[in-house]
Amino acid sequence: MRGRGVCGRVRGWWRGGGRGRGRWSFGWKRKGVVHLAGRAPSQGDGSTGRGWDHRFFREIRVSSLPQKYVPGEHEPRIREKWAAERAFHADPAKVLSGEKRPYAIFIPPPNVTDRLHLGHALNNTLQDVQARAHRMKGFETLWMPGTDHAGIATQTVVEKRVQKETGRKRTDFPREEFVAKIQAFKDEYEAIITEQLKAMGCSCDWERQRFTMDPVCARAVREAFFRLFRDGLIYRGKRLVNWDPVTQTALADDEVEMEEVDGNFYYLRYPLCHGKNGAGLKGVIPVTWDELKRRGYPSELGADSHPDSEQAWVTVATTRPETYLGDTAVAVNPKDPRAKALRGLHCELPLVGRVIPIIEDEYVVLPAALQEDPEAAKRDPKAAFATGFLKVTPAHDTNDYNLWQKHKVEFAGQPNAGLINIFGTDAAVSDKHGWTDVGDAHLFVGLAREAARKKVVEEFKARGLLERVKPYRHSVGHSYRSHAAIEPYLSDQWYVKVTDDRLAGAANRALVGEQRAADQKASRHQGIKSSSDGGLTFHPDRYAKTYESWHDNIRDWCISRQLWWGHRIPVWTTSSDAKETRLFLDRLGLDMPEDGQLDFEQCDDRGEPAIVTRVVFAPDGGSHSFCCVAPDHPEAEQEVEARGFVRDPDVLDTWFSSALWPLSTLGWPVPPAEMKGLLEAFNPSNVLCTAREIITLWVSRMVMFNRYLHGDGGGAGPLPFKDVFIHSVIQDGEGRKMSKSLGNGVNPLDIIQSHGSDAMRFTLCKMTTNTQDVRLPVVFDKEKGCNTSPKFDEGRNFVTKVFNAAKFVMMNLADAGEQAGGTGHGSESRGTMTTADRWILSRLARVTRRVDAAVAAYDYSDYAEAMYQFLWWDFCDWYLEAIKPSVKTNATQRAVVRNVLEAALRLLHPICPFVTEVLHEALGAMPAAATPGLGLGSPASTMCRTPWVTVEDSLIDEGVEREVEWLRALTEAIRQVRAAQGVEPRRRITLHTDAAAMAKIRAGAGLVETLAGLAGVETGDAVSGGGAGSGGQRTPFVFDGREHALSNLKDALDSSVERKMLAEQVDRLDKEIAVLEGRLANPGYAERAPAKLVQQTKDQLGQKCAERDAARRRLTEIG
RNA sequence: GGGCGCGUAGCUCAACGGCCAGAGCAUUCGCCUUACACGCGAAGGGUUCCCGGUUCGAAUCCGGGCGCGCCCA
Repeated sequence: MRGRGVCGRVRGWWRGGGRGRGRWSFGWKRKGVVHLAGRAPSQGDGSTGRGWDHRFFREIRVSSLPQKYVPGEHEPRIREKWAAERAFHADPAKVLSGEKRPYAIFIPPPNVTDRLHLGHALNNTLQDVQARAHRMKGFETLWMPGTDHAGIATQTVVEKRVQKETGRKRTDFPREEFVAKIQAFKDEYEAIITEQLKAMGCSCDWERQRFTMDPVCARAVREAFFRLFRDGLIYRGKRLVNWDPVTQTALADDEVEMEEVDGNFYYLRYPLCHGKNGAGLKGVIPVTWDELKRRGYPSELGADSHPDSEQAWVTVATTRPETYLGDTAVAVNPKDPRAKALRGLHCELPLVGRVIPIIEDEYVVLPAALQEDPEAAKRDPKAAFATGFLKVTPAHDTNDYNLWQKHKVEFAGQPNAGLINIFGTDAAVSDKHGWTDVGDAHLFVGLAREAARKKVVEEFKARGLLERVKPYRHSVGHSYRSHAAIEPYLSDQWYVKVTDDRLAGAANRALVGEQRAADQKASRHQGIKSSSDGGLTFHPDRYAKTYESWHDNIRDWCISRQLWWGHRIPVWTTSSDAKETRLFLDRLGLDMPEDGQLDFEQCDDRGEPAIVTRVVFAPDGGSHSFCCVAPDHPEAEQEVEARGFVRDPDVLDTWFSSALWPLSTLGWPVPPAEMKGLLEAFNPSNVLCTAREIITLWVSRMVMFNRYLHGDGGGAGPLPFKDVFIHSVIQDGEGRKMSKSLGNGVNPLDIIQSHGSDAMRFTLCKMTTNTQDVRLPVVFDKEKGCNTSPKFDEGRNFVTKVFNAAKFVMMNLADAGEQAGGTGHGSESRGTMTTADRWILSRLARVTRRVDAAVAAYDYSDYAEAMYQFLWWDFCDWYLEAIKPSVKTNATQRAVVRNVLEAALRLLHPICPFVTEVLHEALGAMPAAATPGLGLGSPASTMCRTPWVTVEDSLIDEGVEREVEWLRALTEAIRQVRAAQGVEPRRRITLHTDAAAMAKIRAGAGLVETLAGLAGVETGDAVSGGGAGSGGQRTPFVFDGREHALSNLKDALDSSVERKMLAEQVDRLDKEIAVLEGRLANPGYAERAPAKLVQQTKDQLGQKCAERDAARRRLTEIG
């Protein structure tokens, strides 16, 4: 309690409270009494306990370090210091001149939609660890920061906000005005995010911070689009897209989430008729069951059970009856026994009155009863529900669309050649988007999907055409943004032809050879070759498989989004009818090209391509023209507009600009003055650090774009990064994702406030093993009103421990006058060092090696663990305790302890930058002579730019490690006796041992004496030696196969305790001996196991037998 | 349906073919020990999910279950 009155009452708070029990106590426990804070002993009231004044004043005198490390008191100042020194600014000139090797990381730009969560904290901590470690290792390090505009996500958030605040919708504003609102929102969140990253200690090059819609990024987007368009890798196509009817935009495949939904299979009857595509119901002749029978329809399949003269039907099964309005065929499997009888017949669509053909395709699933193995088929849910007839709605189902493409001829004559779109953009039934033959179905027009479904079912039921309804649970795509069910929707969209070998193929070839799958037949795309020409490496390597199979099965990437927030597509469009098109071709003296399109390129004054125009000819003789204008050509834009072209209103998928991140942030393609040299120096970067769901969304696309656009390009260009590190996803204690809706998220700023940034970072690193998920038990802190986790206590305790240890070291240095400046003490060779000194240097060398390996392998957990074990166990528990008696008088030792501390702090800095920086300031004022073999370089004014630790092999001393291991074991054995006998902690006792052990203990230079609380060590007859002579009654114990004894433990000894201890020891050893004997008795073991191992087992057996026998002997002696 | 991960002490995780399966937290006992009670010392706590196989030897490798989670279709 020393110093409490002065240094603040925080000391002792949170003690005795119920961490995790939801109860907090504002006091501290002292001898069972809880003092309330308000009535705590204050300075000068004389009740603060013995001894406090002495130590407190000494600390104030010798050290500027505070009593206790309170992170919040240091972190802001340290951050300011880093900023003032531009400590994280990377200079490409140093790389280009060859002075330094580059190390670069591009931040996965956080979305400006929201503040950062714990997943971000993890992601960025891991990047910072690498950045800081490499900076210290002498690399010119660039960690490029920035944020992402996150098109649909941000627009949606702002739309909701505006709706809530003003009640107005986006479309109530002019586009520019609404975009300005989003821009303001972005500014707000970008600032918050930046502040959060800085609070975490992220060593980004803040002067180079980017946003994906910055002019320099926009320029890159324009350039990339232009090149890809010119090269034919961007095209416009009418396709089924994933349509989100709520946000009213197309989504990429990976923005669609599959969710299980309870639905139904509806069985609808379509009457059969003789007819003609598109002819309507006029003059149509119904097909009767009688006629069907005559055509060979199997009677057992229904033809017999209906009146001969009644109109026959087929039954289709569907989960989406409302789409029947857009049906343009019914499909049947040619193997179906009914198919032949139906060949050439048509169906009538009830109410609509459309006459549609029956087509045959093996894609159609046969009902279970008709399959070769009906029992097996029943287990296939699709077969179990199938009727054998499939309604074909090409404009509203991807599979149906594929059937339509395959059977196009058979759809001829249908309205719009069989592609009938029955929905508006809001997914309500509409006759304005490509549906013309509405007929009596107008009663559905205007109904939303769900209402239309109900109504269709009612109407079919009313007409006796609804056969049955069966409940069915199936997965349905939902928008990852609005969570509305996705509507497959036919529309004109822009695509990147990523299926091209120069993109997807190049991405796969980028993988290092050993991460390519051996079996290359998986690729659907012929162009993808098996060779490997890059050095892309995934960590852990299993993720290479995800990456590779994504490209093997990739589909063209839909990049247009019907949004206002984003990079507007740089294409201007116009349409011409058949006559104008003919005129146009005549003027050029050209015929209609066979592939249906023509490209023109116009150059600017310098001969650079400025406009690429693509004319696409339609089947009706008309044409659409698309002008893509190169960046920096406003005059060209004006020109095409003057010619009547209109700019595409859509914007690009956010990932299009993200895919350019490693290029755009470095100024590609033409860097402005302040970005000169960046691209050459830092692309390729070293590692991309991200979560696994980003592999397809982002990693893949960056690789494709970098390889296509950068360097020689064409798919053989450089990689954007060499390594991809995929880290775990943080879940809550129950294994659930952290989410807003569950309320189980943890805000990193709350943790920084309560535990400090270093503590958070340490805990996060410690958790980062190579599994794919990590669990973090989350508890709600009522007091602070936020979520937290007891896991962070571990980090906080560790940081405090490090601080205290350093403070202790510096106290000793200061006491010895080291503060006055390097005295040159300690330059002696290792021969003059104590066992403890040589031991800690050996341990330091090992931990340095281990840390270096862990950093290189992205093994953050082992890095943190290594530092924890070294600093807490080796350095604090053993080394500092051991040197307490000698350090004040031993200058060599003071140099060792100082340099070991300095080295350990440097090794720890990448994980815990703040506390190490604070200690660096203090320790820097207390230099010491170098320790041979330990390379510390010359410290900089900041720890973050101070050189990394190097160690020579000569520091590793296995002999001294074995020696200390023995001394530790002896110490622990003595402590066990002390604890079992209940010896007063401060009571000094006497050890009786033999000469051999005595020599070892002597060599330990007081280590055992200090740590086991010994007053002295005596040789002679250990056990039976004089009862009352030296130190009173003796308590023997068995250690290292020999008997030792302790005396002066207590005034009155309890021999039953000794008996119990010995009996337990004999029991334990008996078991262990049995195991070892069993192992040796196994003939196979002696024969096949390595000889070294067998010998080791024999040695162990011998030692354990000796120990057991000694224990037994003693047991019989004491009776 | 395909792919991937996980299952070890009450909780969170190590150990990846060879010491008595370890650590942190939690628990119990003793301690305000001249850096640290966010601490120190000691202790208890395990059918390594189940079944089989390979091996001198399996938490670890293989096969089959059971359970949980993620990604892709």
